[in-house]
Amino acid sequence: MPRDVSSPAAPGDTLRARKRAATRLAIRRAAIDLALEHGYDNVTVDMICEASLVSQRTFFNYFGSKEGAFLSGAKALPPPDVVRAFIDGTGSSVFADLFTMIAGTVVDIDANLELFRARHQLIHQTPELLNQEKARIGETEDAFAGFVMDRFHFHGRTEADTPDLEDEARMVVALVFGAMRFVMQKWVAGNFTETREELVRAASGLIQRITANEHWP
Amino acid sequence: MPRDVSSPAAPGDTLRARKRAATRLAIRRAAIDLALEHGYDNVTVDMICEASLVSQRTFFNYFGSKEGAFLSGAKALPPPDVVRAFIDGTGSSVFADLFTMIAGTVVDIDANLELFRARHQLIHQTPELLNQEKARIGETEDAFAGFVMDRFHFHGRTEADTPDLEDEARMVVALVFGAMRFVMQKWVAGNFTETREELVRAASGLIQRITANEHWP
DNA sequence: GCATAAACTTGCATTCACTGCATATTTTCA
DNA sequence: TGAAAATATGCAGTGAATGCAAGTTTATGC
Repeated sequence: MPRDVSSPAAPGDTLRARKRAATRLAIRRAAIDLALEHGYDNVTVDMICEASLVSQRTFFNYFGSKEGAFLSGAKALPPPDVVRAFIDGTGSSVFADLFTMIAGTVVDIDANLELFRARHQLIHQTPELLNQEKARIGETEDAFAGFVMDRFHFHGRTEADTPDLEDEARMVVALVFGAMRFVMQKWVAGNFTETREELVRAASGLIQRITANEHWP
Repeated sequence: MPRDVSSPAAPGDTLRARKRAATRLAIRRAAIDLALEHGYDNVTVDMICEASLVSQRTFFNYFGSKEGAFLSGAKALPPPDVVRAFIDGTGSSVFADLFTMIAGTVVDIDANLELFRARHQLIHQTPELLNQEKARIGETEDAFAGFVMDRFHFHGRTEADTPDLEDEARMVVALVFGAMRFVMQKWVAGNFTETREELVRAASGLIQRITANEHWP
């Protein structure tokens, strides 16, 4: 099976790597096009293989499962130095810093806009895939919750002082991801025209409004 | 196939209904016990069927999928009148009202505590099941977001005034569910000893602390 | 009570996702 | 170029899931 099946195409890369990327892309394209045409459930792995000219075995070498060919590939975690900067960050607002970090990472997206949009459409019209996607996002949230915990610790907050510190971290992440979802939606709906700054500003306003105008129990 | 396969056992109910409930429970028990012993992936549907004395076909009549036998059964939505009360509610805090409504519903849980705990343990040690469970929770969140929207509308807030009203609703729900998760965790960890009031108070304090001490971007 | 309908269970055959293993085929690199 | 490493493929098998056409059990009207 391939050594690293998920690396994106690098221009001046070795032949092997470029072929790998091409195969990967061909399978994805075929999968998504077929599913948009016939519906996810009516597409078999064999159909995808035939359309993309690979054997079924190769398909499963690239994507461990049928769903794998349809979901976004990259792990979407920020590079380690960015994470470190966040953890050691002196910014007064965890929300602001976290939001900025995530926005910088996530909005990077696939170079291939057309494929990205096709996949987005497909996922959002296929409950099965949508659930998987949500699960993926959930895992990402867990990772970010870990970063927030690290930041708390770095700033001297411990479970000794605050027993439910981890819950606090999770809630912060949940809220920021809510805002992210909002951003992504607007971005997709608006045909990807807004700048990152505009989106961040809008989302930020939303969080502020919600939390400011509330009476707490 | 059974007419309504998911109804819980009613004491003075017809023989048929009681048998249905018994079969359902037997399958669940067998499934969870087997998985706790051998691991989810090493348990086949046939093994469950043999242990619970039903045919494979019957298994799939009851639970549409293998996973179905392991996940919590009920939809866990509050009864319509409670929902209506929430929507028309005059309470000044959506958070407080929503939290109270959810707490009242969710903490109801299965009559069978032992089975509940066994399932909980199994799910949290099986990534596959955990993802499914999260997806289920996600769907529930969607439903509640709908209720919050209805409440907004009822109180005269419209998308015309606030274009991102739905995002606001989703974030409210996300936050409250974060608190709920916290509550559930404490409840399970503490061997189900705390009263509902204690839990609600703790979660409420958590939300308050998080949002009060923040500087917003 | 009993016959008949309705609800429920089962067996069987089939499709499809997925895996392990052995065997080509291609790419790399000394 | 020729051996080694990386990929691709074929094949056989497992297990989940579904439709259909019987059986079997429970409910109901008389």
